[in-house]
Amino acid sequence: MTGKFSLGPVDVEVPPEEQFARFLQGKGKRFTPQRRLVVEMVFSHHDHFDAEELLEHLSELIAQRRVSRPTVYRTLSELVEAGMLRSMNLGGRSVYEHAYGYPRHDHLYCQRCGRLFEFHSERLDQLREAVAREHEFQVTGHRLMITGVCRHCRDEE
Amino acid sequence: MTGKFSLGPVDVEVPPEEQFARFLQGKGKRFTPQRRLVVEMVFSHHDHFDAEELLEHLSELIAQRRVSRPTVYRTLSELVEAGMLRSMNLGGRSVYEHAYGYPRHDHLYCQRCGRLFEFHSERLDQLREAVAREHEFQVTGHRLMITGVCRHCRDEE
DNA sequence: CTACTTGCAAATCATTTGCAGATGA
DNA sequence: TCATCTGCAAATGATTTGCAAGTAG
Repeated sequence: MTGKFSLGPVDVEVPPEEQFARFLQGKGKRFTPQRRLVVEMVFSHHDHFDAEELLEHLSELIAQRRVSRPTVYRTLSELVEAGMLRSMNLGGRSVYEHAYGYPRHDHLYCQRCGRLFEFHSERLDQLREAVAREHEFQVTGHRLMITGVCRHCRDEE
Repeated sequence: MTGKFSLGPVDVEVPPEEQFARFLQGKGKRFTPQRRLVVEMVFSHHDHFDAEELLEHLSELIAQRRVSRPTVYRTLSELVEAGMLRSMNLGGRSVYEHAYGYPRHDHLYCQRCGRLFEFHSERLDQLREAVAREHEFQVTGHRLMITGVCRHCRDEE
């Protein structure tokens, strides 16, 4: 729990638990201890996380029998639905990252070590719009993944 | 089989079967009737194809017991390895497209009808290089998918 | 001959679902 | 009260693998 919260009228950041609770309420759903656990776990580290990290943490929870695997999956879907997580697909498994309180970004994927690096590009937004206009497409989002080898891995050779 | 082949010294296009046969040979593998069937099927329509199309065709082959499912999967992997197909992941299943004799492109994905549309952008190539340089990343490829609703689907409302 | 292949059936692996009992508003 | 949840075990669905029998060079 490292979130920064201010009480000013402008920069109030709603903590994830609260945000999620509201979302659930709006759907007539409950904010149960299990869902709370998953949200806390997921938003306890502020870096973006990949499948391995996530599953590691989650399996701890599962091992402790504090939440079951199906509930974890269900809650992750709800978090995506709530717009608090974004999911992508890497090698057949789902990878999640915070979509909440984080700037939009895309990824560099190192095929050697599997690490993900973030970047943001204004030009990409422009490009996206240009392409959409040309194809009369109503854009809702995009996903760009640049694959290659990171500096770290190249140094190791 | 609609490929255009010329005998001129410059513009000779090697047919897919031949291309694949060479690749296999170089690996000490055989160009079997089953592999030939899959290649012919896969390269018989020149548009790019999505999972549904592909599986439809393949299931015919499988139903006729001309090739088994495992062999289809194995051959598709080999075609990717040979650089003749490119694969991406859409909703948990693999989607293939020609990487052979086709210009590089990216996709617009209509989340309503599931159709894929191609586009190419020079600016994206430049952007890719710029990002890579900045992160000292050695690029091997990228994948951009713009999601939204196509004109066709919007018209239908 | 001998290594490479195939098809079958069974195994994986991530994810989902049916359902009976538990629980929060 | 009572609809919403949870966990379990089993189902799914795509893809992979072990293995014995078939086949190309």
